[in-house]
Amino acid sequence: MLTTAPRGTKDILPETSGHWQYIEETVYNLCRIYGYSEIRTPVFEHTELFLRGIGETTDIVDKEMYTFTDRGERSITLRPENTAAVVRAFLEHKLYAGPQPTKLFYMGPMFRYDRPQAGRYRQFHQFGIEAIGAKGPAIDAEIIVLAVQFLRQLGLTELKLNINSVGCPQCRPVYRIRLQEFLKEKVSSMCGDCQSRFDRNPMRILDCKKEACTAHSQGAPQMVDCLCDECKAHFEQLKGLLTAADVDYVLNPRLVRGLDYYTKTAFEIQYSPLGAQSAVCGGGRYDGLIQECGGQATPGIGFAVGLERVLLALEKQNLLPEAKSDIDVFIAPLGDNAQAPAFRLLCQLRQAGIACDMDFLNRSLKAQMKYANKYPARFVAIIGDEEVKENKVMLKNMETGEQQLIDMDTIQQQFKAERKG
RNA sequence: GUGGCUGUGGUGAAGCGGUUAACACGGCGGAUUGUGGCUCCGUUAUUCGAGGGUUCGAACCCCUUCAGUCACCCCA
Repeated sequence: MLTTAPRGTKDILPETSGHWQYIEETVYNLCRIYGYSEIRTPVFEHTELFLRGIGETTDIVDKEMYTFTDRGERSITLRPENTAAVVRAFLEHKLYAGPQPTKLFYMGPMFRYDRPQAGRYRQFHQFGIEAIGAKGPAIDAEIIVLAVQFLRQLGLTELKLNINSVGCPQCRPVYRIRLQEFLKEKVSSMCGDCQSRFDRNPMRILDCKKEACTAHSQGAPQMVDCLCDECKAHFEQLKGLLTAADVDYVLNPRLVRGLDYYTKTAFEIQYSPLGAQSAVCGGGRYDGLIQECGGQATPGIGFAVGLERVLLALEKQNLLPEAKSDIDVFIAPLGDNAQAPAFRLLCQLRQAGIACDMDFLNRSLKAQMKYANKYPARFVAIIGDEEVKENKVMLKNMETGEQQLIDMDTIQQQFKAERKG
């Protein structure tokens, strides 16, 4: 226990931290191009925020939150997702007073008490976008295009974009009733989950993967066919924009996102080679959320990308950059007399922006050479008694094996010349 | 939260009731602290995820627990 990370968490070790940096750079770059600015909110929030923001009947709130009471008797929850927190910050700092829409992105750890599985962890990382203050379908299209470009830019193929519209408070209740009518007689022969869904959230029945249930829900009325005029127009325009942007999509009437706050547009990007946890990105519109959180009625839309899943996908397609830890010079001091001059040289070179390192274990030259070779170091600067006496350095090119004795004071220039040549 | 499979060194693994836990890779050291990448040599698990039990005796059998993994649920 003492030497084991908690269940569902992972250390990101030097060998893979480069992969994360690569993804993070891609995110920063893309968001800049699209006009989104970074927001960093706390990793924990008041529990009520998530209860209200995500919805009390959702699985996330129901069974997956890391909630605890702090020393001031406050109920605190580690964020299971970040939309609610961004909305909170938007209201708290009156971001609505600035130029609209407010276009934000975030990246960081999220926490859900799930049973770990391939592509699912208790602490995982998301990159997400929130565009607040625009109600038209163009912004929907923008963020979907951004998500697609992000994944494509990393080199992923075999991506499938599913889209749907889940309606609004006008048309959804109407649809809900129609759906219940249709399912009424069939519920009894469906799975237990679906039976309880019937009252709580009948739309989820359409999402059930059990064969029996899928069969029964065949031919059920679909949300897309029951949209009110406004929602319908919105959805049609969105599809047109995606087509204009050359983004392929699949209309998936069964796509229902798990969070209560979604309205109109819902989408998900799948990378099926991942197996069961194949959704790498999920998002949608949340036109009621900001009001729900105490603000003025303000439309919003966003998505979240699961970074671990993206990493798994990149691994599968062999798209991860190789880690480079090479240095320009390795300094090899021999004996006590060489320590100070060697250290001095190390500091000088580093100040000049040259990547270098030295032996800290008092090893034999042979051992130091081996180490430098593995590093790998392009040059080794050997400093023994003779060199110290004459204020020189034996600089060896590890690739060619050539070496020459040069002045300690001119090593910088010498080295830079060697480096170019 | 439910179910299946798994758990031996840094890694990949052999051993499946009987004296010192095979082998390979890696790590470190060495072949007279002045020279690497090849070679050779040495060294690297008082111990088999943890705890308890059965037994004269357990890494091997039983129980519990923890963890990993896959799937369900759900989601990123």
